[in-house]
Amino acid sequence: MASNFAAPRGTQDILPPASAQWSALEARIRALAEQFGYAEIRTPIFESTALFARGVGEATDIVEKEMYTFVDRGGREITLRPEFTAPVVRAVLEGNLLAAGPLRLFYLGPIFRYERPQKGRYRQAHQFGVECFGFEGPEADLEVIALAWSLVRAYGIDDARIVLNSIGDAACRPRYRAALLEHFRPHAATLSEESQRRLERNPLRVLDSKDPRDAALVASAPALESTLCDGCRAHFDAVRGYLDLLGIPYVVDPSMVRGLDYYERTVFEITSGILGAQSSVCGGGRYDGLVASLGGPPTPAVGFALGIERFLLMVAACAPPAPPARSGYQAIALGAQARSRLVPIVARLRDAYGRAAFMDYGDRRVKAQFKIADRNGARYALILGTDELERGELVRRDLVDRTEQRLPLAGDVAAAIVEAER
RNA sequence: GUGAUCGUAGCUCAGUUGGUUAGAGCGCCUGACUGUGACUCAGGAGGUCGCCGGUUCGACCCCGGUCGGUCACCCCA
Repeated sequence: MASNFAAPRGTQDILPPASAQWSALEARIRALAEQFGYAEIRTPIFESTALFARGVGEATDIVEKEMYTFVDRGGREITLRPEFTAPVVRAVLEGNLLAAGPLRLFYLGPIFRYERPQKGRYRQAHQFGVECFGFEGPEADLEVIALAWSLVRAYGIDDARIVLNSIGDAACRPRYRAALLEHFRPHAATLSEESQRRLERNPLRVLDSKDPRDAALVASAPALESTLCDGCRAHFDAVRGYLDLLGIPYVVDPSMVRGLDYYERTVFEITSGILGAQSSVCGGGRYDGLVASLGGPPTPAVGFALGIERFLLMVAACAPPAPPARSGYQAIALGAQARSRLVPIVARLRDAYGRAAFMDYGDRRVKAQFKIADRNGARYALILGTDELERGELVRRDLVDRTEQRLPLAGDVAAAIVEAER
């Protein structure tokens, strides 16, 4: 019966069997991250609001209108984390982790954003992400992109693709900004309201506009590539060279600029058509200025965040989950006496032999108990009824082969059961 | 935040120009099968028709509000 309460808008319960897919993905992610030398970091779910205002950028949509912010009982301004990068950097600085040299960290957990929910977009979402600190060279860019791509490939997702761009650095981006302003300003009045607003605050974002009124002007805007400084151009070329070398496919999209203020140089996304309008499953890039802007030593860094819900959506669309292999035992007792005889055997199968073992404690008929065995995914059934009790035997049935054998109900029964597996 | 659309059993969905006991398939439970699971047949349980209010003699159906889902915009994971 439905209760009077429902999960808050934009949140969802992760119930079985979906929860099993989640933990399988999480296990795979952990193994992959460790393979690349990344160690896990866990940070608080809430932080002081100022951290995000400074770290993510005052003018971003996230900070302007999407944060879960409140004042706690001590009068502190608190925000549920809308992303991980700023908290990770804060923790890295607080723990002085950079003192030991370059640092590779990954994280996995929920984020919170107050948005209108739709497909692939939730108010509580989960992200896996990676941050690589201390390398300014293109190898680090390649490494994080390759890591994300490995996960996509591991799940055989075929319609995903990497979109790549360079948005310049602190030296050359101002030049591009100026060029854009020069291009758009004379025609500002013809732009959409949204683009007019963006023009003054962050002209790069005008390029993102999908408004038809802006299309012509956006198309004729100067290409960012033309104003990249030599350093940025060399860096971008080197990243592309590495991707080509490793055979990682990508497309360059000069209009992709990303909405977080801290990115410079390399930005990338992994997108998929099956996600609908929320086409991006993974987004990241280089943020060489962020550590210093949060009070740390100048430290180059690259990273990405990947949406678990969206990733699972892609997995579901590409490859229906294979039914798990059957394993373990279903103990089927007929009657109270058989039940009490079976309980210690089941316990021993679990404790001494590490086997999965299930048992129904109701007075159900054999047939019903077999159905339960199927539902539990058990490989074997152990049947004990009055006949067996009289003969001092236990029936062990292989539910896949449909073969049976009788084992003596004496001595270490669990040992005999396990022995019979071979 | 804007717009559109939807909300009936655990799941997928019928339903009525407003009329009294709300249906199907799947699933679940029980039985036909003397104690053996994915087949067959029969029976059964399970619904405040999202919630609140209004109109009406009468509302699952009409109207308003609200909550939630979905899709697009916006934004992003």
